[in-house]
Amino acid sequence: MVKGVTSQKQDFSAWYTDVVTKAGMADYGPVKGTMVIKPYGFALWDNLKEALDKMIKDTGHVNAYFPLFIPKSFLAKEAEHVEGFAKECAIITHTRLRSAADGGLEVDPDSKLEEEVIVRPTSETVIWSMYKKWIQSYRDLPLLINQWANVVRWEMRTRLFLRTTEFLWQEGHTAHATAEEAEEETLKMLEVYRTLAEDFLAIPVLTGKKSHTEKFAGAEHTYCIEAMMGDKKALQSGTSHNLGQNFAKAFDVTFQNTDNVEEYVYATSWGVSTRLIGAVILAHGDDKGLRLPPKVAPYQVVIIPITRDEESQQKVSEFLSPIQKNMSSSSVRFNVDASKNSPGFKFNEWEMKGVPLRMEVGPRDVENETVVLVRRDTGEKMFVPVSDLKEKIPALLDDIQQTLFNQALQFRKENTHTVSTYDEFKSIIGNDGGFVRCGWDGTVETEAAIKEETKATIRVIPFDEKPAGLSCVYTGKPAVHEVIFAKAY
RNA sequence: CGGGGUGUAGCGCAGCCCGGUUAGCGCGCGUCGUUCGGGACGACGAGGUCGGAGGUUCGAAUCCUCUCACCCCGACCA
Repeated sequence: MVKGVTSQKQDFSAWYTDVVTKAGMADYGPVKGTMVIKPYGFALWDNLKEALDKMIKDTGHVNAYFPLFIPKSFLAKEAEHVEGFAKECAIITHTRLRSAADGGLEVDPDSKLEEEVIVRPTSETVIWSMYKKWIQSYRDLPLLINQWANVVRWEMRTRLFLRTTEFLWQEGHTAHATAEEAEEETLKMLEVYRTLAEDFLAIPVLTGKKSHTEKFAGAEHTYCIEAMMGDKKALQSGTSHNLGQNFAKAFDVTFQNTDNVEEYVYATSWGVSTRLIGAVILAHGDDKGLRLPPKVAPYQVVIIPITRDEESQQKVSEFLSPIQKNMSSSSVRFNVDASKNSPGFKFNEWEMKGVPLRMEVGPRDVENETVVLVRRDTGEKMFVPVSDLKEKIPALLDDIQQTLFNQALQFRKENTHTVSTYDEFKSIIGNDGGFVRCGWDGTVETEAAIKEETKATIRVIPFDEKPAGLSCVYTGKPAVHEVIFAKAY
């Protein structure tokens, strides 16, 4: 029995909130919809960020930073883009406060801005206003820039990590000489995201294209990685957009090609956010709390000394000293919990926090020159000779990483159903939930009707679709695409 | 923006219907001691403008009016 945490079965959504707060990942901020990422949650983000940043740089991109504030007029330059974001923008209208009669503060009306400023919901517009200045010739291309930043989207309903008013992310913005090159870039970065999700976060993802309805406002088309969470709902975990010449035209960004002809450049943008932390929690967590993949876990091993008195404390600590040195030198991230809490309390606490491997060390272990290792993913308990630790710990961490991935993959397989009739479709979505794979006639109308009737949306048109010979699950017409439907976060 | 709910100690709540000593309980927190291989125990202790503003009353956490905030569920979104 886990104290203070709703079971997944009882209420998955309450479970999520309980775990996020009890594990010390995040807390609510004072302004509605805002969140504080606490040190333990931020450590996970740091590890994720480090891995992704390396991949972004290895694929030829450089980091830069663009301003938080954007002239309001910029947003309107790309027609579709405005539609997408206008409804959720924070706007700066004044720049000063003054003392009010009641002793508080009020907006100083004299400080009203000539042109109002918006807080970026995404940075395409500022970045393209700058790219106009920076790009003249084909020699300036490709321009491959990424930024790590915060963005603000004033959402109605928010949830820790999954949808907050302000969130952290990385947004890449690239400019290319040809449409082919832009498309190649879009797919390349999607592949980076797939690697991040699968190899680091141990979350299997479906890759493919978004339907027109679901694509990014302002993009020609959007690719995505889509994952199944523990409640069988889908979570869009990363997107990569081919923006075509939409922003180049909106911001008049042209270059001279080798034939001395002026052309609009081709653009891409791609991003993943702190939502991925939510994905890790939702994909791997169980009733005991988090289960973190070793590659991004803040601590890979937690050591719990078990002692009776000062003498045993002394002995255990001496016993542990070379073990710790060893782990440090092999770059294992570990933490010794020497707090006054009881061992049982610590076991539960660190299970809640999802540490992949627990090491218990007590007087008996000191006698036997062994330690007790317990896996968070399977609960397996092992008595391991100290001399084996140097090899055993990295091997176990690798195995836990792999096991988490396999479990999630297995779960997705079990809950993905290929259907050919709308009755089957409704029965799956309405009862057990999960991913439904079926034919779609490609029309916005059908997509909308299904959403209206079942709440399920097209999550992705997978790259491995085989629409030939299929008929639309809703209209019975020949299918244009084979798609994945699911209820989504 | 619609529907629902909650504001009383750091957290979770009781008290409110039916106004009346010094506002209570659990957890947590502090000191000391005993404990320590699956959420230990005892003793003592600290901690409150009862979300805010008005009003009714001899007297308001409790009744009335207004207001603010947050959470959950729907429509929109990474």
